[in-house]
Amino acid sequence: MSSLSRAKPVLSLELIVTTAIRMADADGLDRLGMRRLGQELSVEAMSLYHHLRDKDALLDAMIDVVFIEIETPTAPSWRDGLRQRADSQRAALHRHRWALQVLESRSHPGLATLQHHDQVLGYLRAAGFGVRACGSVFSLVDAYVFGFLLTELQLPFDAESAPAIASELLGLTAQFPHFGEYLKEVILSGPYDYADEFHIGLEVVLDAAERLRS
Amino acid sequence: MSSLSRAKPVLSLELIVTTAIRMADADGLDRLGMRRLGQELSVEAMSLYHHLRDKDALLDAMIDVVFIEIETPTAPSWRDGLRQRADSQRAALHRHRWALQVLESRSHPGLATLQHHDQVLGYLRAAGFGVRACGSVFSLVDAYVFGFLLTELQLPFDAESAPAIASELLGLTAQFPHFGEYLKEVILSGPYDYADEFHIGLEVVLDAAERLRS
DNA sequence: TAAGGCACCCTTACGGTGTAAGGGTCGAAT
DNA sequence: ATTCGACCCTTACACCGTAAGGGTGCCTTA
Repeated sequence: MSSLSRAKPVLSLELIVTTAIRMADADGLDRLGMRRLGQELSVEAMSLYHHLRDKDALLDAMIDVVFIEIETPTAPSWRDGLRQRADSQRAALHRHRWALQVLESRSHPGLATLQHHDQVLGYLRAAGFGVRACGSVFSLVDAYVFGFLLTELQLPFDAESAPAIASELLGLTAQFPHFGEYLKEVILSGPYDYADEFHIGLEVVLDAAERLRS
Repeated sequence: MSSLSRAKPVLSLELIVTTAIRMADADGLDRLGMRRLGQELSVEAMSLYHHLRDKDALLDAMIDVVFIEIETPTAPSWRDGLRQRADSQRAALHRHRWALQVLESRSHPGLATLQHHDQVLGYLRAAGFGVRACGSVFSLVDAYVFGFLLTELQLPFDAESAPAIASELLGLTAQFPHFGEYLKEVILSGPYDYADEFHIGLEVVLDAAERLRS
């Protein structure tokens, strides 16, 4: 039909991936389709497949970018370093709410992911953790952070709307007494932010992690 | 076309949900479609919608059943109780590999879920935890368990095949030295089972929980 | 300068998905 | 006897990921 002449390629892997991330951030993961992504890039869907084998490959590339955004620990004290990384990790997963969902169905780590893990391992080794203990600490802290976000991200309320929603649930107090007690005494009495729990848990975990250095 | 006479309803919510769970266990979550589910029940897909508002409602019902399977803690020592629950939780999520994936996109807890949480809260209260501490401990342990399984379930290897796969990765040793060190000294030297990390981390978490009782 | 190959984007089509809309048939209640 | 509601069915729509194959224009090589 129409013949177009192109001096430079319109697409690139990087452009595709960053656009996909922006779309997923804005509209959620299930609104991210190949056609829509193509449309955003003024290109037909199938053209993307010249740069990607699969949609899975796209998702893999997307989480790899997320790992780039997670700060590597640098503080002299390993406690500070791990806390720094955990906060950064949490921030990244807040920016990209789809990431956790993608993470758990993907098992092909990208280069940035491997590099990140390698650097954290090196940091822990330098901080005096044994080889085995490194793995345990890593597994422990990562599990806590990911697990916490699993709950946090799916929570229907933020700090402001929490009391309002909790009030609604009060009707269940008869059926679930301890749940009701918690609602009344913690969430409804004074300011409540579930985010605080993150730091509470993280600190005690780090306290306990000290034991793994032997 | 053909007129069938039915004395009793063929379908029920419970039958649909248990069948869906069986299918998801066997074939994975993405092979669970309404048509296929209907076929398994000798019924057209749309008939299911007489018992379910949505596919989301189905997923909600499915995880609620999973929560029924998670044992409520009973041991006299709260440490034992929490460990017992964590193990049971892990077992359930192993039986139903799709559950974690569903969990993180759903925010409408079912009755069994609420009941389970209420009972655990009551258990912790009885064990001497303050109201606030209950929430922190709950958040902490749940986060750890879920987070650990997030990683564990996506791991491409089990205990036997781990060394074989790790050997392949050894090519990366030059690029990722600490990763390579870990592979060599931990995974390839002697028996390795990532499941062990679960218990190592869990004990640390329970240590941390102890600190929350003040 | 001519020819070949390759990078790049396009078109079409297939088999899947969830579900909105409406239809028919039956047993039970009025 | 009639109405009603529970229950399952049929059809159709707008999506989805992607296999297969096509065409155009630049770059390389002889």
